Amino acid sequence: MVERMHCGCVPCSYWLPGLAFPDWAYKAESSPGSRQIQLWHFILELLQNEDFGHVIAWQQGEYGEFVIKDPEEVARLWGRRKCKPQMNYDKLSRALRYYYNKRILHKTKGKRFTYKFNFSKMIFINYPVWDVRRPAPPLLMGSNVCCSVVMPSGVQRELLQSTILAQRLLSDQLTGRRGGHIPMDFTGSNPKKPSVNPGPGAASFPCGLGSCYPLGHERPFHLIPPGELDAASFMAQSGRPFSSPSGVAGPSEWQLCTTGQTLISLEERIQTLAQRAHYQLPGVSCSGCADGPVQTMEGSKMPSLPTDAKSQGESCRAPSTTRPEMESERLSLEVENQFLNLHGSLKNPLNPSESSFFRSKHMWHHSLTSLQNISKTWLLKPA
DNA sequence: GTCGGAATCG
DNA sequence: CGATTCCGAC
Repeated sequence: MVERMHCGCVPCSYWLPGLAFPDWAYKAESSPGSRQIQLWHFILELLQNEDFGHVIAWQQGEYGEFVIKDPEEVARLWGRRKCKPQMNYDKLSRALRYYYNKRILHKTKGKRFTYKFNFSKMIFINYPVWDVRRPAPPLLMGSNVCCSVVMPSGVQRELLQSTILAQRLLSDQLTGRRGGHIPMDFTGSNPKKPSVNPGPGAASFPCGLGSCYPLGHERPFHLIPPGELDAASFMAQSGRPFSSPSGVAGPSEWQLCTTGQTLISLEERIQTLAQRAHYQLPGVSCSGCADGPVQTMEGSKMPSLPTDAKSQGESCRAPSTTRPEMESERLSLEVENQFLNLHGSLKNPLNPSESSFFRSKHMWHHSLTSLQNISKTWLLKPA
Protein backbone atom coordinates (compact mmCIF):
# COMPACT_ATOMS: atom_id res chain seq x y z
CA MET A 1 0.00 0.00 0.00
CA VAL A 2 1.05 3.55 -0.47
CA GLU A 3 2.96 5.16 2.28
CA ARG A 4 1.34 8.30 3.63
CA MET A 5 3.26 11.24 4.90
CA HIS A 6 2.36 13.17 7.99
CA CYS A 7 0.52 15.72 5.92
CA GLY A 8 -1.61 13.05 4.33
CA CYS A 9 0.17 13.45 1.06
CA VAL A 10 1.69 10.70 -0.94
CA PRO A 11 5.41 10.95 -1.35
CA CYS A 12 6.44 11.91 -4.83
CA SER A 13 8.57 8.87 -5.31
CA TYR A 14 7.06 7.67 -8.52
CA TRP A 15 7.53 10.81 -10.48
CA LEU A 16 9.72 10.64 -13.47
CA PRO A 17 11.91 13.35 -14.90
CA GLY A 18 9.69 15.37 -17.14
CA LEU A 19 6.63 13.36 -16.33
CA ALA A 20 5.03 14.14 -13.08
CA PHE A 21 2.09 12.09 -12.03
CA PRO A 22 1.17 11.29 -8.47
CA ASP A 23 1.14 7.62 -7.71
CA TRP A 24 -2.54 7.32 -7.03
CA ALA A 25 -3.03 7.98 -10.67
CA TYR A 26 -1.30 4.73 -11.47
CA LYS A 27 -3.49 2.62 -9.30
CA ALA A 28 -5.12 0.03 -11.39
CA GLU A 29 -7.65 -1.07 -8.88
CA SER A 30 -10.46 1.33 -8.34
CA SER A 31 -11.32 2.08 -4.80
CA PRO A 32 -14.76 1.08 -3.63
CA GLY A 33 -17.40 3.38 -4.97
CA SER A 34 -15.76 4.10 -8.24
CA ARG A 35 -16.76 2.40 -11.41
CA GLN A 36 -15.42 -0.82 -12.75
CA ILE A 37 -12.31 -1.11 -14.78
CA GLN A 38 -12.57 -0.96 -18.51
CA LEU A 39 -11.05 -3.45 -20.83
CA TRP A 40 -8.68 -1.12 -22.63
CA HIS A 41 -7.49 0.11 -19.29
CA PHE A 42 -6.85 -3.45 -18.25
CA ILE A 43 -4.98 -4.12 -21.46
CA LEU A 44 -2.77 -1.14 -20.78
CA GLU A 45 -2.09 -2.49 -17.34
CA LEU A 46 -1.01 -5.83 -18.67
CA LEU A 47 1.19 -4.17 -21.25
CA GLN A 48 2.73 -2.03 -18.57
CA ASN A 49 3.76 -4.99 -16.51
CA GLU A 50 6.61 -6.97 -17.89
CA ASP A 51 5.55 -9.99 -15.94
CA PHE A 52 2.93 -10.49 -18.59
CA GLY A 53 5.29 -10.09 -21.46
CA HIS A 54 4.70 -13.66 -22.47
CA VAL A 55 0.98 -13.12 -22.63
CA ILE A 56 0.69 -9.71 -24.21
CA ALA A 57 3.35 -7.28 -25.36
CA TRP A 58 4.03 -4.20 -27.42
CA GLN A 59 4.89 -4.73 -30.99
CA GLN A 60 8.40 -3.44 -31.43
CA GLY A 61 8.70 -0.54 -33.76
CA GLU A 62 5.01 0.23 -33.98
CA TYR A 63 3.83 2.73 -31.43
CA GLY A 64 0.68 1.73 -29.68
CA GLU A 65 0.55 -1.61 -31.38
CA PHE A 66 0.42 -4.71 -29.28
CA VAL A 67 0.18 -8.43 -29.80
CA ILE A 68 -1.83 -10.80 -27.71
CA LYS A 69 0.49 -13.74 -27.58
CA ASP A 70 -1.74 -15.93 -25.49
CA PRO A 71 -5.34 -14.95 -26.19
CA GLU A 72 -6.98 -17.43 -23.87
CA GLU A 73 -4.71 -16.44 -21.03
CA VAL A 74 -5.48 -12.77 -21.47
CA ALA A 75 -9.14 -13.69 -21.50
CA ARG A 76 -8.69 -15.71 -18.37
CA LEU A 77 -7.03 -12.79 -16.57
CA TRP A 78 -9.73 -10.46 -17.76
CA GLY A 79 -12.40 -12.89 -16.63
CA ARG A 80 -10.79 -13.19 -13.28
CA ARG A 81 -10.70 -9.45 -12.86
CA LYS A 82 -14.31 -9.07 -13.80
CA CYS A 83 -15.44 -12.21 -12.01
CA LYS A 84 -16.53 -13.74 -15.27
CA PRO A 85 -15.13 -17.25 -15.23
CA GLN A 86 -16.72 -18.01 -18.57
CA MET A 87 -14.71 -15.34 -20.33
CA ASN A 88 -12.81 -16.42 -23.40
CA TYR A 89 -10.99 -14.75 -26.25
CA ASP A 90 -14.04 -14.85 -28.47
CA LYS A 91 -15.95 -12.67 -26.04
CA LEU A 92 -13.02 -10.50 -25.12
CA SER A 93 -12.27 -9.80 -28.74
CA ARG A 94 -15.88 -8.74 -29.27
CA ALA A 95 -15.39 -6.18 -26.55
CA LEU A 96 -12.22 -5.04 -28.25
CA ARG A 97 -14.10 -4.69 -31.50
CA TYR A 98 -16.50 -2.30 -29.87
CA TYR A 99 -13.50 -0.02 -29.41
CA TYR A 100 -13.10 0.36 -33.15
CA ASN A 101 -16.03 2.70 -33.44
CA LYS A 102 -14.98 4.56 -30.36
CA ARG A 103 -11.59 5.03 -31.93
CA ILE A 104 -9.80 3.74 -28.91
CA LEU A 105 -8.41 0.77 -30.79
CA HIS A 106 -8.13 -0.48 -34.29
CA LYS A 107 -7.09 -3.75 -35.76
CA THR A 108 -3.79 -4.26 -37.49
CA LYS A 109 -4.91 -6.08 -40.56
CA GLY A 110 -3.08 -9.17 -41.56
CA LYS A 111 -1.43 -9.66 -38.19
CA ARG A 112 -3.33 -12.02 -36.00
CA PHE A 113 -4.10 -10.99 -32.41
CA THR A 114 -2.59 -7.63 -33.13
CA TYR A 115 -4.32 -4.36 -32.23
CA LYS A 116 -3.27 -0.79 -31.99
CA PHE A 117 -4.20 2.01 -29.64
CA ASN A 118 -5.21 5.40 -30.93
CA PHE A 119 -3.34 7.41 -28.37
CA SER A 120 -3.92 10.83 -29.80
CA LYS A 121 -7.64 10.39 -29.64
CA MET A 122 -7.60 9.26 -26.06
CA ILE A 123 -5.29 11.98 -24.96
CA PHE A 124 -7.23 14.62 -26.73
CA ILE A 125 -10.55 13.53 -25.33
CA ASN A 126 -9.21 13.37 -21.84
CA TYR A 127 -7.33 16.59 -21.94
CA PRO A 128 -5.74 16.71 -18.53
CA VAL A 129 -6.96 19.94 -17.13
CA TRP A 130 -9.09 19.41 -14.15
CA ASP A 131 -10.92 21.77 -12.03
CA VAL A 132 -10.83 20.76 -8.42
CA ARG A 133 -13.13 22.50 -6.07
CA ARG A 134 -11.02 22.87 -3.04
CA PRO A 135 -9.42 25.88 -1.45
CA ALA A 136 -5.72 26.08 -1.98
CA PRO A 137 -3.72 24.83 0.96
CA PRO A 138 -0.96 27.06 2.22
CA LEU A 139 1.89 27.01 -0.19
CA LEU A 140 4.71 24.71 0.71
CA MET A 141 8.10 25.89 -0.24
CA GLY A 142 11.44 24.40 -0.87
CA SER A 143 12.30 20.80 -0.25
CA ASN A 144 9.34 20.17 1.96
CA VAL A 145 7.03 20.38 -0.96
CA CYS A 146 4.92 17.35 -1.36
CA CYS A 147 2.24 16.50 -3.78
CA SER A 148 -1.21 17.58 -2.93
CA VAL A 149 -3.09 14.53 -3.86
CA VAL A 150 -6.10 15.89 -5.54
CA MET A 151 -8.92 13.55 -6.25
CA PRO A 152 -11.21 14.70 -8.96
CA SER A 153 -14.73 13.80 -8.16
CA GLY A 154 -16.93 11.21 -9.74
CA VAL A 155 -16.41 10.12 -13.26
CA GLN A 156 -13.45 12.37 -13.75
CA ARG A 157 -11.38 10.23 -11.51
CA GLU A 158 -11.57 7.20 -13.67
CA LEU A 159 -11.04 9.26 -16.74
CA LEU A 160 -7.98 10.71 -15.16
CA GLN A 161 -6.63 7.32 -14.28
CA SER A 162 -7.15 6.10 -17.77
CA THR A 163 -5.66 9.18 -19.25
CA ILE A 164 -2.62 9.07 -17.12
CA LEU A 165 -2.13 5.45 -17.85
CA ALA A 166 -2.30 6.23 -21.50
CA GLN A 167 0.09 9.11 -21.17
CA ARG A 168 2.49 7.08 -19.15
CA LEU A 169 2.34 4.34 -21.60
CA LEU A 170 2.98 6.71 -24.40
CA SER A 171 5.87 8.32 -22.65
CA ASP A 172 7.28 4.94 -21.82
CA GLN A 173 7.23 4.05 -25.42
CA LEU A 174 8.76 7.34 -26.36
CA THR A 175 11.53 6.82 -23.91
CA GLY A 176 12.02 3.19 -24.75
CA ARG A 177 11.03 2.23 -21.27
CA ARG A 178 9.39 -1.00 -20.35
CA GLY A 179 7.04 -1.12 -17.39
CA GLY A 180 7.56 -2.72 -14.05
CA HIS A 181 8.51 0.23 -11.92
CA ILE A 182 4.98 1.17 -11.07
CA PRO A 183 3.16 -0.86 -8.49
CA MET A 184 0.09 -2.14 -10.23
CA ASP A 185 -1.90 -4.54 -8.21
CA PHE A 186 -4.34 -5.85 -10.70
CA THR A 187 -3.88 -9.51 -10.17
CA GLY A 188 -4.45 -9.57 -6.47
CA SER A 189 -0.91 -10.71 -5.95
CA ASN A 190 1.80 -8.74 -4.23
CA PRO A 191 2.54 -5.40 -5.75
CA LYS A 192 6.08 -4.75 -6.72
CA LYS A 193 8.32 -2.45 -4.85
CA PRO A 194 8.25 0.83 -6.63
CA SER A 195 11.52 2.03 -7.99
CA VAL A 196 12.51 5.57 -8.66
CA ASN A 197 15.21 4.63 -11.06
CA PRO A 198 14.08 4.70 -14.59
CA GLY A 199 15.85 1.49 -15.40
CA PRO A 200 18.49 0.54 -17.88
CA GLY A 201 16.41 1.04 -20.97
CA ALA A 202 15.27 4.49 -20.04
CA ALA A 203 18.05 6.42 -21.59
CA SER A 204 17.78 4.78 -24.95
CA PHE A 205 15.91 6.55 -27.62
CA PRO A 206 14.62 4.18 -30.20
CA CYS A 207 13.98 6.54 -33.02
CA GLY A 208 16.38 9.40 -32.53
CA LEU A 209 16.06 12.63 -30.67
CA GLY A 210 13.28 14.82 -31.79
CA SER A 211 12.02 12.52 -34.47
CA CYS A 212 9.64 10.56 -32.33
CA TYR A 213 6.21 11.44 -33.39
CA PRO A 214 4.05 8.39 -33.22
CA LEU A 215 0.74 10.14 -33.01
CA GLY A 216 -1.76 11.45 -35.39
CA HIS A 217 -1.62 8.67 -37.91
CA GLU A 218 -5.33 8.93 -38.26
CA ARG A 219 -4.98 12.18 -40.06
CA PRO A 220 -8.22 14.09 -39.67
CA PHE A 221 -6.57 16.44 -37.23
CA HIS A 222 -4.86 19.75 -37.53
CA LEU A 223 -2.91 21.98 -35.27
CA ILE A 224 -4.53 24.74 -33.36
CA PRO A 225 -2.32 27.80 -33.59
CA PRO A 226 -1.07 29.03 -30.25
CA GLY A 227 -3.52 31.19 -28.44
CA GLU A 228 -6.43 30.17 -30.57
CA LEU A 229 -7.86 27.66 -28.19
CA ASP A 230 -9.76 29.59 -25.60
CA ALA A 231 -11.98 28.45 -22.80
CA ALA A 232 -15.09 28.39 -24.92
CA SER A 233 -13.70 26.33 -27.74
CA PHE A 234 -12.03 24.02 -25.32
CA MET A 235 -15.34 23.45 -23.65
CA ALA A 236 -17.00 22.91 -26.98
CA GLN A 237 -14.46 20.35 -28.09
CA SER A 238 -13.76 18.50 -24.94
CA GLY A 239 -17.08 18.75 -23.20
CA ARG A 240 -15.42 19.79 -20.01
CA PRO A 241 -14.70 23.18 -18.55
CA PHE A 242 -11.35 24.69 -19.01
CA SER A 243 -9.69 25.58 -15.78
CA SER A 244 -6.55 27.48 -15.35
CA PRO A 245 -4.05 27.23 -12.58
CA SER A 246 -4.59 29.98 -10.13
CA GLY A 247 -2.98 31.33 -7.05
CA VAL A 248 0.55 30.93 -8.30
CA ALA A 249 2.12 34.10 -9.49
CA GLY A 250 5.79 33.76 -9.04
CA PRO A 251 8.38 31.33 -10.24
CA SER A 252 9.04 30.14 -6.74
CA GLU A 253 7.19 26.87 -6.90
CA TRP A 254 5.77 24.23 -9.11
CA GLN A 255 2.19 24.81 -9.81
CA LEU A 256 1.38 21.17 -9.97
CA CYS A 257 2.85 20.44 -6.61
CA THR A 258 1.79 23.40 -4.65
CA THR A 259 -1.50 24.81 -5.68
CA GLY A 260 -3.46 21.76 -4.70
CA GLN A 261 -6.12 23.05 -6.97
CA THR A 262 -5.32 22.20 -10.46
CA LEU A 263 -3.58 19.58 -12.41
CA ILE A 264 -1.75 21.35 -15.14
CA SER A 265 -1.02 20.01 -18.52
CA LEU A 266 2.32 18.77 -19.67
CA GLU A 267 2.49 21.77 -21.89
CA GLU A 268 2.38 24.04 -18.95
CA ARG A 269 4.92 21.91 -17.25
CA ILE A 270 7.24 22.24 -20.17
CA GLN A 271 6.77 25.95 -20.27
CA THR A 272 7.25 26.20 -16.57
CA LEU A 273 10.35 24.11 -16.71
CA ALA A 274 11.73 26.19 -19.48
CA GLN A 275 10.89 29.45 -17.83
CA ARG A 276 12.16 28.44 -14.46
CA ALA A 277 15.69 28.09 -15.64
CA HIS A 278 15.30 30.66 -18.36
CA TYR A 279 15.94 27.87 -20.68
CA GLN A 280 14.50 28.31 -24.10
CA LEU A 281 12.80 25.46 -25.79
CA PRO A 282 14.37 24.86 -29.15
CA GLY A 283 12.79 27.21 -31.60
CA VAL A 284 10.34 28.77 -29.21
CA SER A 285 10.26 31.97 -27.38
CA CYS A 286 7.02 33.27 -26.04
CA SER A 287 6.83 36.98 -25.58
CA GLY A 288 6.10 37.99 -22.08
CA CYS A 289 6.95 34.65 -20.61
CA ALA A 290 10.51 34.14 -21.59
CA ASP A 291 11.63 36.07 -18.59
CA GLY A 292 10.11 37.37 -15.46
CA PRO A 293 7.30 35.77 -13.53
CA VAL A 294 5.70 32.61 -14.73
CA GLN A 295 2.65 33.19 -16.78
CA THR A 296 -0.32 31.50 -15.31
CA MET A 297 -3.19 30.85 -17.56
CA GLU A 298 -5.42 33.57 -16.28
CA GLY A 299 -6.12 34.65 -19.78
CA SER A 300 -7.53 31.21 -20.53
CA LYS A 301 -5.07 30.85 -23.33
CA MET A 302 -3.20 27.72 -24.07
CA PRO A 303 0.51 28.04 -23.59
CA SER A 304 2.35 28.45 -26.80
CA LEU A 305 4.29 25.63 -28.22
CA PRO A 306 6.28 25.23 -31.38
CA THR A 307 4.17 24.91 -34.45
CA ASP A 308 4.99 26.08 -37.88
CA ALA A 309 6.19 29.63 -37.98
CA LYS A 310 3.15 30.82 -39.88
CA SER A 311 0.75 30.00 -37.13
CA GLN A 312 2.78 31.52 -34.39
CA GLY A 313 0.95 34.79 -34.61
CA GLU A 314 1.76 37.57 -32.25
CA SER A 315 2.03 35.48 -29.15
CA CYS A 316 5.41 34.11 -30.06
CA ARG A 317 8.51 35.63 -31.45
CA ALA A 318 10.81 34.08 -33.90
CA PRO A 319 13.11 31.38 -32.54
CA SER A 320 15.46 32.72 -29.98
CA THR A 321 19.12 32.97 -30.49
CA THR A 322 20.81 29.75 -29.64
CA ARG A 323 22.65 29.71 -26.43
CA PRO A 324 26.20 28.50 -26.29
CA GLU A 325 26.33 24.77 -25.98
CA MET A 326 27.91 24.62 -22.55
CA GLU A 327 25.55 27.17 -21.16
CA SER A 328 22.49 25.29 -22.27
CA GLU A 329 23.97 22.10 -20.90
CA ARG A 330 24.43 23.74 -17.57
CA LEU A 331 20.92 25.11 -17.63
CA SER A 332 19.48 21.79 -18.60
CA LEU A 333 21.16 20.20 -15.70
CA GLU A 334 20.01 22.91 -13.41
CA VAL A 335 16.45 22.39 -14.45
CA GLU A 336 16.70 18.69 -14.01
CA ASN A 337 18.19 19.15 -10.60
CA GLN A 338 15.36 21.39 -9.60
CA PHE A 339 12.86 18.96 -10.90
CA LEU A 340 14.35 15.93 -9.25
CA ASN A 341 15.02 17.70 -6.04
CA LEU A 342 11.53 19.00 -5.86
CA HIS A 343 10.11 15.60 -6.41
CA GLY A 344 12.21 13.99 -3.81
CA SER A 345 14.02 11.61 -6.08
CA LEU A 346 17.36 13.35 -5.97
CA LYS A 347 19.63 12.72 -3.04
CA ASN A 348 22.71 14.39 -4.38
CA PRO A 349 22.48 17.03 -7.05
CA LEU A 350 23.81 16.01 -10.38
CA ASN A 351 27.10 17.54 -11.22
CA PRO A 352 28.54 18.15 -14.64
CA SER A 353 31.78 16.60 -13.56
CA GLU A 354 30.12 13.36 -12.69
CA SER A 355 29.86 10.54 -15.11
CA SER A 356 26.12 10.75 -15.00
CA PHE A 357 26.23 14.15 -16.57
CA PHE A 358 25.85 13.11 -20.12
CA ARG A 359 23.23 10.59 -19.34
CA SER A 360 21.32 13.20 -17.37
CA LYS A 361 21.60 15.73 -20.07
CA HIS A 362 20.48 13.18 -22.54
CA MET A 363 17.59 12.16 -20.36
CA TRP A 364 16.55 15.68 -19.91
CA HIS A 365 16.68 16.63 -23.51
CA HIS A 366 14.93 13.42 -24.23
CA SER A 367 12.12 14.12 -21.79
CA LEU A 368 11.72 17.59 -23.09
CA THR A 369 11.53 16.44 -26.66
CA SER A 370 9.11 13.72 -25.83
CA LEU A 371 6.91 16.08 -23.94
CA GLN A 372 6.93 18.52 -26.75
CA ASN A 373 5.77 15.84 -29.07
CA ILE A 374 3.06 14.74 -26.73
CA SER A 375 1.96 18.27 -26.14
CA LYS A 376 1.70 18.93 -29.82
CA THR A 377 -0.89 16.26 -30.01
CA TRP A 378 -2.86 17.97 -27.33
CA LEU A 379 -3.26 20.88 -29.57
CA LEU A 380 -4.75 18.68 -32.21
CA LYS A 381 -8.39 18.88 -32.86
CA PRO A 382 -10.59 17.07 -35.31
CA ALA A 383 -10.44 18.82 -38.64
C1' DG B 1 -9.42 -15.38 -37.25
C1' DT B 2 -12.16 -11.65 -37.80
C1' DC B 3 -16.32 -9.01 -38.10
C1' DG B 4 -20.48 -6.92 -36.36
C1' DG B 5 -25.72 -7.53 -35.29
C1' DA B 6 -28.76 -8.59 -31.62
C1' DA B 7 -30.24 -9.43 -27.07
C1' DT B 8 -29.07 -9.01 -22.46
C1' DC B 9 -26.93 -7.66 -18.07
C1' DG B 10 -25.35 -4.86 -14.04
C1' DC C 1 -23.00 2.76 -21.03
C1' DG C 2 -19.54 -0.95 -21.40
C1' DA C 3 -19.32 -5.03 -21.60
C1' DT C 4 -21.13 -10.18 -21.99
C1' DT C 5 -23.14 -13.75 -24.54
C1' DC C 6 -24.29 -15.89 -28.73
C1' DC C 7 -23.86 -16.51 -33.48
C1' DG C 8 -23.96 -16.34 -38.63
C1' DA C 9 -21.09 -14.61 -42.32
C1' DC C 10 -16.76 -14.01 -44.64
